[in-house]
Amino acid sequence: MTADYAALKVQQLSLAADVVGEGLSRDFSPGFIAGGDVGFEQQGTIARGVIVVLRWPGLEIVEHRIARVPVTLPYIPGFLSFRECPALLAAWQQLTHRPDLLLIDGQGIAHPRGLGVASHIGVLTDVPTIGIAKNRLCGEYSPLEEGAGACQPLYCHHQQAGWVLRSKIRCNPLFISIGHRVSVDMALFWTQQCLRGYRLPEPTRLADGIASRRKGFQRWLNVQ
DNA sequence: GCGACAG
DNA sequence: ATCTTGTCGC
Repeated sequence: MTADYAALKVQQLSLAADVVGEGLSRDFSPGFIAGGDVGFEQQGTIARGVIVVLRWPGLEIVEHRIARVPVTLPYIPGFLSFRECPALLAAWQQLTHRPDLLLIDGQGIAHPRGLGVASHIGVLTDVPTIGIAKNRLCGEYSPLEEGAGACQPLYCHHQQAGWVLRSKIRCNPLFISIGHRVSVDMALFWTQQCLRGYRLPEPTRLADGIASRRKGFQRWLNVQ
């Protein structure tokens, strides 16, 4: 189960070169927006990939898929995508609806080598993606105000990768970044458009709830 | 050498 | 991520 991290770094740099940091015109009108996240079971030996497809603009769930695949790598900061992409990809290939935008729980290009899980899955599927992380991996930003909506640009390698947004008052901020085929401004705009009173935007909140088997989400665990 | 470090 | 109940604060 040991991995050649030097080789994985080379692979990340190659995939990162394919990331497109622009996209989603001002008149972009999605039919479906999806959320993706990964949970673990069986002592962490099985990855549970979850993708939930919502209809825009109501954000009603129209489909959800769960894929379980064996874990091949341990968790190492900076190499998360190699651990989670297989499960996300398996769930993605089961979808009958084609999302126009995918929000992923994790970093986009706000990553040491510009390839967080959101960017990685974005390049593999060639679909617009946005990284919605609950914690910082890298990058600098100025202190945020207390109120909901407070926002500051997140800089990585002297350039803006995304934003740090306090989506809800009295909650820790979200670390939003370009995943693939979206600009920093559209990444923030669509994340805000998907907020519904919770800290996490609906697509990611639902995928996270199902992937982590939180109370109130078991309903979606069996019925497929 | 020391600290940081998504999920 | 996961193991886990109550509890403090708004």
